[in-house]
Amino acid sequence: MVEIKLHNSKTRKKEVFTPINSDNVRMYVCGPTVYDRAHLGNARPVVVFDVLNRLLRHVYGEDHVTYVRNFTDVDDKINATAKARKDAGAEGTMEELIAARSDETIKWYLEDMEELGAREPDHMPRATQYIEQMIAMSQDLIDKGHAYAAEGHVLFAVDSYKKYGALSGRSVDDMIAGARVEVAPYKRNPMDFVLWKPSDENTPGWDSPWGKGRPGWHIECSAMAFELLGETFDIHGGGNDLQFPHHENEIAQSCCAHGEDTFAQYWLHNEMLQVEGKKMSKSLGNFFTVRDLLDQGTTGEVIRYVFLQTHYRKPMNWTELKADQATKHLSNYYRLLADLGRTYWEDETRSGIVADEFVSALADDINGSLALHHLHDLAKEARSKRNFPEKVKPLLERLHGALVLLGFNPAKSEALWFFIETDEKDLLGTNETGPNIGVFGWVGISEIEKGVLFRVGRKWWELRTQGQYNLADELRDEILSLGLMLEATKNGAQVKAPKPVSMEKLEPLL
RNA sequence: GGCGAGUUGGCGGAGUGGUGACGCAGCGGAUUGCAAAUCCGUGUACACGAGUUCGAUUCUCGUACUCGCCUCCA
Repeated sequence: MVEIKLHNSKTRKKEVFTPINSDNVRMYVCGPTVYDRAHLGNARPVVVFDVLNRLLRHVYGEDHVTYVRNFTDVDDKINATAKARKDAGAEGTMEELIAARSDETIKWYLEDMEELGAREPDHMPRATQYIEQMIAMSQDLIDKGHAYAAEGHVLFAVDSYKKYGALSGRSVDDMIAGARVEVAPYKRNPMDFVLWKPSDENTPGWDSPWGKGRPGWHIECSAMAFELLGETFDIHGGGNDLQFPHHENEIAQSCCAHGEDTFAQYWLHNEMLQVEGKKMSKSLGNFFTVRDLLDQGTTGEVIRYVFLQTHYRKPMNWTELKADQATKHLSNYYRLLADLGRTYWEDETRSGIVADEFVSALADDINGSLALHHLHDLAKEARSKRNFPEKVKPLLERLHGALVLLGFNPAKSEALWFFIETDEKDLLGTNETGPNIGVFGWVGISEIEKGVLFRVGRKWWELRTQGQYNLADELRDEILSLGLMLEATKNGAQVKAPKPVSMEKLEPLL
């Protein structure tokens, strides 16, 4: 059994990970509040914990891991959008409009995260589906003397939990001293937080022992983790901005309801994503969405690769340069993998060979950067032995396996398939045997665009073989200026288009 | 103000108690009609100060700077 080490925020140390039950390793990750498109910062924990999920499944077995990630669909920003739509004349009740907004946003989120190669968790509970459990848990906390009802609210009494603040290393007194928030008069202690709050006609509400209302933010994760993973489970993850107060409050609620030392045993927190050295956040307004990047032609795999380069506990700066380098690396790997041939890739049962060095890298507190460097070394070795097919094949299978472990999917990459396809036959559909023109296109390239790229490559090759070097060089310069890459090999030419290219500009060159 | 994290070459970014991966860029070479790709070779770095040690970039303390949390946020 591979020994996995994880940095546990609870102890602030890297610890050997020992699951409570290795037949069912349980992980809960705080998911998004579904009020709009996910910004790039939202994607970082998704990728980080996706890699961990893959590692755990590799080590403990595909069916021996339970991964839960929630959707927070009780939120004032969702309500606001629903209200705005209603005011603008949208059909339906407020409840329906709220649900429609959440449904729409969840759909976007899942589509965008799939582009990043993130597997869907086993359970993706929505807060609105667990209101009953949240009410029950709040009542239980009142019964046990850890919470109290006041003016239609239910509040958690932080004084009732001695360890409050342990996760984030804060003392209640210090926080009160430095608090910048106005304290509601019904709170016994200024740090007491809301489990339940009253709703008016403009906000969604559910009947409860304390009147019509809705849950506070923190209680949902405690209730859903309990329902789906039990009192005690292995890993709880999320962004480090959630450490306080969200995770602190989750611990207080769950441990007071279910007992000391219950709830998560290992807490993992990813650092924030930065843009120009500043945290990407809503209040700074310096964010862009995953969809924005995808629409600009940066593939999800490139985003994943860039994320993997920086250790999850360090701030990561997103830059164009990194995206360009990642594009280049991935394209090189896929081009190498094409050498495994069509027969290999057509067999869907193949997933490559997972070499130990990659597992070790990830097992050392998810060191994605190190894994990527191993990837590079492996590719280098494979390239150097390219003229010895029997030696190269196992190396490429390891490259394949490593990419899969890291969450890339070369078998489904259109870029790879396109390369194999055009490398072996004339894309124009004629039977003539011609030069070997390889084309390496971006994901989602159309048949027509493939044909244009192919003809561009063939024309360049023909000019070269005819000795018309001036014309060939002229054509090459124009092609390069459009962002394409060209390579001459012994038997033909290769055209690489990592990003979408305007066909209107390419066609006149033919 | 309280708490926490970080500071490695031109840029990015690992790692280590015994002088420091790797990638990109640069430079030199092989190759090429010229390129590209590939291969080979190559220079510069561990914020600053003190301490522990035979020896620290790696451990401890201090200083500076950066960033985060304390407010919706991943």
